[in-house]
Amino acid sequence: MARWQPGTRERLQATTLALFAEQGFEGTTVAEIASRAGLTERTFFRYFADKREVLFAGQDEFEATFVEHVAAAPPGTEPFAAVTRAIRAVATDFFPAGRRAYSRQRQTIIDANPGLRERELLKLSGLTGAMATALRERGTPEPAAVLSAECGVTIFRVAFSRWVAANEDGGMVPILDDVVAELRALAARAA
Amino acid sequence: MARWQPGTRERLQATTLALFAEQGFEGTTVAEIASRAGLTERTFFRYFADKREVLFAGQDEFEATFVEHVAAAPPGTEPFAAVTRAIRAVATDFFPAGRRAYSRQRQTIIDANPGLRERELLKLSGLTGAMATALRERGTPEPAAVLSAECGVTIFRVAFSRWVAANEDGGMVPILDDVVAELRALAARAA
DNA sequence: TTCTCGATGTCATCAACTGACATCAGCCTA
DNA sequence: TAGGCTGATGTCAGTTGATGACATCGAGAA
Repeated sequence: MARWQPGTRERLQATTLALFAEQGFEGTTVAEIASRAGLTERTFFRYFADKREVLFAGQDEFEATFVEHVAAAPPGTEPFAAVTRAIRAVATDFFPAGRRAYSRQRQTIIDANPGLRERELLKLSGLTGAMATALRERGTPEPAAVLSAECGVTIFRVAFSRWVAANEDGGMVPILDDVVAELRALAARAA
Repeated sequence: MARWQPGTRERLQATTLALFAEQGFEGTTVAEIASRAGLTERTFFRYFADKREVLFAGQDEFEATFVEHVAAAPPGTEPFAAVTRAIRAVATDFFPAGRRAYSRQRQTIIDANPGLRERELLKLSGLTGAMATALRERGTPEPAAVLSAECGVTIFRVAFSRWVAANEDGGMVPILDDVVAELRALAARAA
């Protein structure tokens, strides 16, 4: 018989999400999470660098997907276009209609706590950096690389928040396309 | 004779900046700051909500200036134009050539620590929200308001970081104008 | 059988905060 | 001018997040 239950990480994640949803982020102690998962506080911190990080596990994969799509854009693709294509692809893979309920629950938790919003912003900032690097590697000069990446992440964020808040069920892609069009119109119209 | 030395807040700020510069953010304890300022840890926390916040005091004034300038744009001004004008004004008021050394020191401290970067991003996110609200109040619909505000803050951030890193001394405005032009070109060129 | 390894537990410690209450110079008022 | 009030600060005790050092002990290798 195995000495420990398998799936420690997943158990910790599930417990954390449930408790945060029940009691809020600040109302939940790490000791509580660990004990409900049948583990120790110390073990929690072996799997997650801090209490916030649990909600952002899997971010690497997410970021890597973005980067791959940017890198895979046909040579000669305009940087901004490469970025929007990557976002579209990620939106399709990671945010189909069926995932909306989960995304909404998670986002509700994050939005309720400044500390979690901070962490979310830091992650998105990391994403920006990674995409900018990917663009630079395919020859985009500065400041075009950073600007394209930043605008891309902005578009993603705005579209995501509208998708999560929307009433009708559907994928994120149509909303995304709207937001891209709107941004381009805005920049074009500016005096 | 006064019971306490005046200028407590300022003393704490100065001490904090100095210690962070000397020893880094993590290498400095609040107890250390307080004691060097001739005060108690408890008093520190009466002035600043947490250890990071010291570096971001004055953010309200900064944000208010942005908002005022957006609100003061002539009626009919395009949202993106209103935002870029506001940034230009703030750049002139808050970031003249003479302020560069200070800005650089502060930014070096922030960039060296993820926790401080988080806080910075949260503040900028607050700024975005405030500008979006100001735009909405002058009739800009969604998602144009949010997008203009987001792009505005992006432009500001990119320009700021280039200004801080630049070799020649000068104000932030010329760099800013470059970045705006580049962003518009990017959006226009996208397929 | 014995050894080693890796996941977990135990324990001690620190630093960031927070609430409750004490102190006391200077001002206000009778 | 006595006496009380106020507001900035100190004191103290406690909680929680986070980290290092070391112990434990099944499982699988040698």
